[in-house]
Formats: sequence, C-alpha cells, structure tokens
Amino acid sequence: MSPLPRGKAPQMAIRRLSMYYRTLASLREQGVENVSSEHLSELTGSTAAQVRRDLAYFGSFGRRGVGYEVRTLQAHMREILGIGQGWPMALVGVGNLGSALLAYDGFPRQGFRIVEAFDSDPRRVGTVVRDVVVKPMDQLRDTIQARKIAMALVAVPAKAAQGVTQQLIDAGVRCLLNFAPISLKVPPDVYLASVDLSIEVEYLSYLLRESVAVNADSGPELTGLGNTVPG
Amino acid sequence: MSPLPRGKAPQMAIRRLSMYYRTLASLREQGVENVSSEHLSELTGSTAAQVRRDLAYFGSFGRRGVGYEVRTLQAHMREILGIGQGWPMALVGVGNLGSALLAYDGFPRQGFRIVEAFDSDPRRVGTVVRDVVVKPMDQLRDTIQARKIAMALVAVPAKAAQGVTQQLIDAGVRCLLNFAPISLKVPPDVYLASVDLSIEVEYLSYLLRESVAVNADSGPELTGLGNTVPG
DNA sequence: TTTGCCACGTGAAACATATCACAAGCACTT
DNA sequence: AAGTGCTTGTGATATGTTTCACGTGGCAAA
Ligand SMILES: NC(=O)c1ccc[n+]([C@@H]2O[C@H](COP(=O)([O-])OP(=O)(O)OC[C@H]3O[C@@H](n4cnc5c(N)ncnc54)[C@H](O)[C@@H]3O)[C@@H](O)[C@H]2O)c1
Ligand SMILES: NC(=O)c1ccc[n+]([C@@H]2O[C@H](COP(=O)([O-])OP(=O)(O)OC[C@H]3O[C@@H](n4cnc5c(N)ncnc54)[C@H](O)[C@@H]3O)[C@@H](O)[C@H]2O)c1
Repeated sequence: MSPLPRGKAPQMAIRRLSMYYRTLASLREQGVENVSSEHLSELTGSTAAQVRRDLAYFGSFGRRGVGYEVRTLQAHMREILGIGQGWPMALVGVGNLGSALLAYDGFPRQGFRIVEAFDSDPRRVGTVVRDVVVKPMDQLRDTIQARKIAMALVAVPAKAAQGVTQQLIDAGVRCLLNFAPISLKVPPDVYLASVDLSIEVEYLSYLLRESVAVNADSGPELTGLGNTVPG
Repeated sequence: MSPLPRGKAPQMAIRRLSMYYRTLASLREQGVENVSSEHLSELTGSTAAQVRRDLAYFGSFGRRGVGYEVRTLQAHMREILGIGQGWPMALVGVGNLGSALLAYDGFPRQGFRIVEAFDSDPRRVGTVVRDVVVKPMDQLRDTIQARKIAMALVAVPAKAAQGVTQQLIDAGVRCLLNFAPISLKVPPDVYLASVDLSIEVEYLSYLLRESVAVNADSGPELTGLGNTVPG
C-alpha cells in the first residue's frame, strides 16, 4: 500500500504524470467528469498506449469500457507526485531570475511555495519580494533546519552555484532545482534537477541546422522528428 | 560544412554535447589544451564511454592514445550545434520572466541574442529593456519576417501561449522555446522545446516522497493510495 | 626499430523504453 | 441472459540507448 506497488517507472513517465495531472485539473475546471486514455493523450501530446502504460506503473485507476474518472485520477496523480503536502521551498539568489521565481504563481498553484529567500548581496538583504524577506546567507543553515525545508532553488551565478549547493545540502536540503549553467556535484542521496537554457536553445539550434542540411543535401524528405518532449 | 555523416544521435546525446561544449570553453579559459574522454566525463557528470559514443555520432575528433584537443573539439561542437551563427531570437511576453530572460547573459555568451521583444500590454509597449524596445503584437509578423528570425521564446501566460505560438509560426519562426505550463501543439516542421518548472519540481517531489516511502518501509506511513482527497 | 603504454572508436551485449495488439471487463440494450 | 460496443490493463514485441570490452592507431622512450 504505502510504497508504489509496481515496477519502477522511467523518469520520463514521471514527468508525463505531471502533465496528466495538470491536464486533469484543467478538465475538472471545465466540468469534465470522465476521460479516456485516448482523450488524455490528445491533450498532452502523448499516445493512448503511453498514457495507459504510464498509469499502469502505479496501479489501475480506470474502468474498462468507460475510462478514468477525472476527479479520482487527479487525486491519484497528486498522491504519487507528492503534491498537496504543500512543500515549502527555499530560494538562493534573488536577482533577475530569482525575483521572477518568487513572483511565479505556478508554484503555489501546484502546491509548492517559496517561503524563504537568501542572497549574499547586502543591498538585497532585507528587501521584501512577494511577502518573503530576503535573508543573508549566514542565516541559511538555521532557517532551513528550523523550517525543515527539503527543497531549494538555486538561482545564483554559475561560479557561486556549487558553493551554495553545498551550504544547502549541509543545512539538510534533499532536493535541488538548479538554474545556473553548470553541472553540479551532489551526493547520491540528494536529488538534483536542472533547468539549463543553453542546452534547450542549442538543441533547437541543432535541429534547425540539421533540417537545413538535410533539405539542402539529399531528398526533399523533412525530418519527421517534430516535437521535443519537455525535459 | 559537415553534413552530419553518421547515424542519427539520440536527443539526450545532443543535450550532452551542449554540456561538453560549455565545459570545453571553461577548460580553454583555464589554458588546458588537451582532454581525455575520462576527464571530460568527470567534469560533466557523464561516463567516458558515453562521451566517446556521443562524439562518435558525428565523427572522430580525437587521437588514439592522446585524447582530444580542446580547441578543435570545441570548434566541432560549435559546428554541430549551430552555435556561432549568432542566431537572433524574438521574445514574446515581457513580464517577470521575460524581463529576466532579456537580462540573461548566458544567451549572448553562447551566441544567441534576443533582438526583438513583443507584448500585448500597452503599458509595456515602448519600454526599453536591455537595449531592446518592446513592440506591440501587431508588429510581430512583419518584424520577424523582415529580420528573418527563426527562433522565439514564449513567456506569456498559459492561456495566451497557443495563440502566440500560432502567430509566431505564421510569421515564419521554426524553433520555439516555451515557458508556459501547457503542452503546445505545433506542426511537425516546427521544433519545440519546453521549460516546465512544475514538471521539474514535481519530479523532485516524487523522488523525495519515494525515498521516504522506501526508508520507512515497515512503518505505518500515512499516505494510502486509496485515500481520495477533494481538491 | 622495438617496446610499452595509452586512450580512442566501435561492434556487440545488455539494458531501458515505447508500441502493438488483444483478452478481460464494464455499461447498456434487447 | 445474452449481445454489442467500447476502453482498460498488460503480455509480447519492437525500438532505442547505454555500457562493455577490445582492436586500433598513435606517442614516447630506450
Ligand atoms: N536571468 C535569466 O533569465 C536566467 C535564465 C536561466 C538561468 N539563469 C541563471 O540563473 C542564475 C541567476 O541569474 P540572474 O540573471 O538572476 O543573475 P543576477 O546577477 O541578476 O542574480 C544573481 C543573484 O545571486 C546573488 N549571489 C551571487 N553570489 C551569491 C552567493 N555566493 N550566495 C548567495 N547569493 C549570491 C547576487 O547577489 C544576485 O542577487 C545565473 O546562474 C544565470 O546563469 C538566469
Ligand atoms: N515568473 C517565473 O519565474 C516563471 C517561471 C516559469 C514559467 N513561467 C511562465 O512564463 C509565463 C510568464 O510568466 P510571468 O511570471 O513573466 O508572467 P507575467 O504576467 O509577469 O508576464 C506575462 C506577460 O505576457 C504579456 N501577455 C499576456 N498575454 C499576451 C498575449 N496574448 N500576447 C503577448 N503578450 C501577452 C503580459 O502583458 C505580460 O507582460 C507564464 O506562462 C508563466 O507560467 C514563469
């Protein structure tokens, strides 16, 4: 019961669950009560078989011949993803990006909230952004331990990112979302996700260049590999 | 130049090339002239075999028994990824995130530049952010066509994102980097990448919850999967 | 030249993920 | 009660990616 009953799901399946979750929330707002794997796949850009397989990693939530009840399937997704626990998050680096992250309403909407922010710049410290007071770095450890914060966002310059990461880990943070363009080193019991815009943009650049090369070189065939799955 | 001679590379291999590229740039700044697949793998968090395989999709750039010359390998990465063409980019949505993106120095450093910005809010239009004048949406099509812009960043609210995307595609844009939490629909000849913070954060949340479940395997942990929480 | 060592490049094996195809199950009708 | 139509859940299959292991070529020193 407690731990995810079936075989371990691929990373990409988990990410798709997030999309299903959000789509289900949207459907519910529209008053839709039932949805099929076919319908869900159209809304999320997946395939029906993929949707069913993704869900099957965690249980069987539908009824044959009918589909899935939006309400209960959403509840299951929330449970699996750990949403609704209202995870408190810490932010380090309240610059251009950090300020935008503090203003991002997508976090609270999904049950996550930035409750503490830190910066090394004395001019930033003490300022209030979105009801959050920016604290100096020397308060990071105690604050995070006191509030039992397990998740943190790193939005400092690349050269400062590894140091900040170590401070966060020492303070007890278990999950990191890094925005600095650098590959952070973390111990195996700390989970790391990165948002790296250079990688995204250069991947698009590659695809564009490739499609030009293919079109110019041989056949008129354009690369059918259209969409990039988020990740 | 090189018409990508070998079999097609996995998506993830391309993304790793971006990391290799950035690492090589860093090595070069440090005056390092040669690097082995082993060394490169340590710096990027990959494996030596993975590095060699990734590179092998595009050619053989090293010398056996020696390794790779940093300078030339970097040049090859730049060629493959299409960096250095100085791709001009357009930004739509100059809000919290859009303003941060305009200020992001990682783009110009990697050879990409936001040269045009658009917003539907009359109060934003006309303002200047980082030498870029914010233009109204009705100038989007002509501006993008005139400047032959092929890549665009979408930083508008989710409900406006699909409409903006269509306008961009109609104007001739071939590559889109989307920040709105929604799965955009694009034709197969348009390339799409997405940065979706909810997916990242929920993935971390999943890992954290999973690790807790595993560690507390015997315990009568709360979370029962059958427990449907009303939203 | 020969010897010894090194690290690349690459087939082949192992592993992971996605897709197919259909039996099983449910709702509804007759 | 049996029939019809529909959709799930899942073995089996196909496809894709990573890892292994070693032949190959290259450098340096004796
Ligand atoms: N601006 C963007 O849109 C954007 C997009 C993607 C990634 N990033 C990355 O995010 C990071 C921040 O970008 P930004 O544009 O907000 O830069 P910024 O310079 O505006 O902000 C960085 C902030 O970090 C603080 N800081 C610096 N060193 C610190 C330290 N050791 N400890 C704590 N705080 C420290 C600075 O005082 C500053 O407030 C960079 O790594 C950047 O590459 C930025
Ligand atoms: N703020 C963040 O840190 C953050 C992070 C990740 C993703 N996002 C996403 O990025 C998008 C923008 O976020 P934000 O925080 O900057 O919001 P914001 O409200 O500050 O900015 C949105 C901007 O888009 C403009 N806009 C609205 N409709 C438009 C239209 N039809 N055409 C052109 N412009 C239009 C608005 O005038 C505004 O300037 C949202 O989808 C958000 O979910 C934001």
